Amino acid sequence: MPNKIEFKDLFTYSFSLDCIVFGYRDGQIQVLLIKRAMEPFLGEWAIPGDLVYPNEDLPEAAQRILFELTNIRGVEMHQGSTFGNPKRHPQGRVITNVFFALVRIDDVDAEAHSWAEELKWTPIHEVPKMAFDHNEILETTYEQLVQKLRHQPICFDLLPEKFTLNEFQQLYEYAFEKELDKANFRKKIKPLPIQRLSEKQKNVKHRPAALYSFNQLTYKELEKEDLITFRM
Amino acid sequence: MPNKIEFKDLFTYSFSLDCIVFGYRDGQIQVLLIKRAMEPFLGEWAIPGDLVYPNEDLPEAAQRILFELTNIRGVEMHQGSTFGNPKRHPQGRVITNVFFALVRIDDVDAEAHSWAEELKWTPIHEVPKMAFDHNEILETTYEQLVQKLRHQPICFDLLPEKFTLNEFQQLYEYAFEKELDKANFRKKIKPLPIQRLSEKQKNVKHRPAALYSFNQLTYKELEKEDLITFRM
DNA sequence: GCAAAAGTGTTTGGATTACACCCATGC
DNA sequence: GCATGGGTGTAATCCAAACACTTTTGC
Repeated sequence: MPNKIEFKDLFTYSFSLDCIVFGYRDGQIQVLLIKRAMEPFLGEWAIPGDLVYPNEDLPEAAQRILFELTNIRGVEMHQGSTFGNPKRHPQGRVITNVFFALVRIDDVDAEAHSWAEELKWTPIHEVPKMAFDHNEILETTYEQLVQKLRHQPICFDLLPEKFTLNEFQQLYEYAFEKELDKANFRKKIKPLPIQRLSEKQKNVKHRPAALYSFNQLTYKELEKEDLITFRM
Repeated sequence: MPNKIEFKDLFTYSFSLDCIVFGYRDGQIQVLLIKRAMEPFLGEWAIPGDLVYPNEDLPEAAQRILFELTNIRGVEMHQGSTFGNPKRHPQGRVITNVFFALVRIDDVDAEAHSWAEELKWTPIHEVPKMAFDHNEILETTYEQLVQKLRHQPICFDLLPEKFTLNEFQQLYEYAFEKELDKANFRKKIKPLPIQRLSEKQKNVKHRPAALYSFNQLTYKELEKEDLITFRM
């Protein structure tokens, strides 16, 4: 590579964020995709993403972009990897950084806005061929999510506010692709601040399970004092 | 933020990589810094880094940049976080991505090249005020390094080829800021593929310790078969 | 009563901890 | 011999896996 490239000629790149939203429904981890109403890759499925504005920092740009395309706002976003293959975007040098969020699918009202023509939740193992290098990006990020689930109890962002211990266990079984023993699972999660509610499951044709909820505040405090070393 | 920004006007950014090299010497984790012989921040200490060329992918740019500035080549680099505060670079919008490496300080011959006027290894806890947002960048990346040490046996990239079990233990004690029991530490590392050599420590005024080396190949195979669940 | 899933207790073996003790070398 | 770390063994404890068993509901 030549030394001849002038400093100013290196200011010809663009930078985008791809916002991957993970949810959990029907026993599967799902991801929110948009159908592009814009060239390039018009009509194809893609991860919601867009260019960062000149005076935006990355976390705020992630919030804006996600909101503009999907109407989702105010969810915590985690930074993921950065992808910069020079051929990844047909219209120029666009480097992209992933931000991903975990949401309760039933609690967010996702709607296609801006140049997103359509939205759909897709099980992570049934994702179609997507625009750009979005399949690779999603794969890498899903692996990061699974690793994060192993060490931080962020699974509660995916579960409904009130959940049964079985739903909880099934989420882990799905993410780690491994069956777990019911009794042992319950012993393992003992240190987590989840509270049993008086409410019970309804409309099931067997003994209804107790509902539980997660106490985020208590968790943050226990975490501060290093009382939790959670590992699934 | 207005919708008026034209697509082409968003191609005015630049993109750099910062290459953080960690080493281990004198019982401390150290980091390689350069003194800048170039504006901005002329004469100040910084993490080695530079702009990515138009048709370079990120991993190859990381190798080039590290080599150009420090003469270090061919070391494995791990991707870190991306920093994009719009005010982080005084000369324009430069977004930067970290790549970090773990090396054996005594095995690499680091030399200041290009616009690096001087190099120095600095203990991670004695890093001076640096150019740009490099202090923040380093801090974030060091935390990532420590996390990685906890789950992957990459500590062997830091240790000399032949090491004593005590050196090994001290590296962990330093990284996790926690004293460990000698006997228990040795039981814990049993599953790792390290081999005792016939050679012994020299020039010590006590009983010389046996030297060990790490077998990377065996490790990769054990890892493939999921036989290692290493956690310090 | 039966099916189906909720929910709990027990046993066992392996890991983790704390701690004590012996060993090899230089001086 | 003694100071200095190297190196190992043991008992108590905790934890995880495997598995069996009881409970509660709908039908």
